[in-house]
Amino acid sequence: MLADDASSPKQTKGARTARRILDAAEELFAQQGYDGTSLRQIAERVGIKEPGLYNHFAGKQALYEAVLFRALNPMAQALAQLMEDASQLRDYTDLPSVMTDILFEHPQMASLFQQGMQGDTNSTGNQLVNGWLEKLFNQGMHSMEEFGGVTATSSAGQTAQDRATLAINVIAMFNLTTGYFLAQRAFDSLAAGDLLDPDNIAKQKRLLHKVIRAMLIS
Amino acid sequence: MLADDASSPKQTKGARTARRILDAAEELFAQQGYDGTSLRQIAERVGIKEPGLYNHFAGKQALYEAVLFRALNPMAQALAQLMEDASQLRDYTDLPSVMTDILFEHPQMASLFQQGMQGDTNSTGNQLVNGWLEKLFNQGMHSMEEFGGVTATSSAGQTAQDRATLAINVIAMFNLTTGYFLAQRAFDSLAAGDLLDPDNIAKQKRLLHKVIRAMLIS
DNA sequence: CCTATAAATTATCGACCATTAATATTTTTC
DNA sequence: GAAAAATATTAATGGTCGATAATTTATAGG
Repeated sequence: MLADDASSPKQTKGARTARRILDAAEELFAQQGYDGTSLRQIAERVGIKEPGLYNHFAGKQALYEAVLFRALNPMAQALAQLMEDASQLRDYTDLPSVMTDILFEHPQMASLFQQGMQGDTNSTGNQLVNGWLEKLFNQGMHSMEEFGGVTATSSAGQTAQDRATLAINVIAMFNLTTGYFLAQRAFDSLAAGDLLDPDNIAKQKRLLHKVIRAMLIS
Repeated sequence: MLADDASSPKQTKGARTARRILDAAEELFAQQGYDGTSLRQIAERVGIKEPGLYNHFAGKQALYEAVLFRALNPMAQALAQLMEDASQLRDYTDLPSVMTDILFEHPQMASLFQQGMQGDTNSTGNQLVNGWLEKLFNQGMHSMEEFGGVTATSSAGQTAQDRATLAINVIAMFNLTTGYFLAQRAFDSLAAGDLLDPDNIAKQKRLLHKVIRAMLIS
């Protein structure tokens, strides 16, 4: 009643509770996974009864997909922005740093992305995350063909090798960037500090740059 | 009845079904998570009825912990072996490669380790994985103190910085090594190949070495 | 202000869950 | 081979799950 609930008065009441449902669901799905989270739990956190959720989302699966979609949106936008600006391969060096900034604002999203990547092939989460990785991968392939040498000299076998190497690098950077935020408890146990401390974020970014540089040299 | 069930005739019948339960549970827990896996499912895969599980494990939680313990054992042994042999910091360069070999034999274990690292602090899985990481971390701290310079010249603030940096590096290597095996579907989608192909494993190992080398230079 | 619509609640359903008790069967041991 | 112990089965219990229907309450638009 202070300034908590009546904030952002622009949207209608229904849209506001829908957003609050998404917020609660995002946090709980990230912390406990899909099966470990019940609609009762989400409703309780929002402050409504369980069937009230169905006025805003068709069901549990639809809610989960909505959460994933909203969470992945800033990532997709950041990649699209970078692809628009970047003209050469080197410009993609900043992507993990940008991703880290985004994940810093919503650390729990990292868990959702990992869940998506590990989900089965026909699940929405897997398709969303794989689609994002594919965009990045294809851009990398394109840059390599342009920059890396004359395509005519490359045999088909060489191309397959390049594809595999690039895929391994892309996956490694994805795991390195998202995995950092999944290790909060481990980091606290090891270094007795906070992973989200700006000093540590800066250290992680330096590491990401070092790894990218190591990747770019053959 | 062919040569499938009667294999490894040394152990008693009870011990053999217990092992088969562990095998089935490991695979299902890794693929679907703890909450996403039911005891019915495990029992069905083993070929017994659900209550039969209770003759071998006290309950679902106990079974999960037994799976984790058995899976983490080869990792712990590998680390202990390496700590025994290695005399200097450089010798730990091979650890990710050894871990990769172990995970190659049981790729689904990677998922269990990630689940453990992300679990809440008082869960058995989190304690097991954190304990393993702590051993590695402490060895790293010890090596740094021995090798990295005179301890008297290092201020307390410098030590805290070193701790944080080492923790970030250890976590990064863990994520890089285990995360590779969690990306099977993504890799297939990107490179249209098999992550477990020896060529790709070799590529991943080369990447791990490159990253370690990048870490060791300040 | 009044009405049409949106949103939230109560009550309830069938399905599946982990676990237990009682019983039957198999396996080990002497 | 018989007794003892281990292992498996059938049956049932209480609890939680996601989802639906019917109803009441709150909101928005004219």
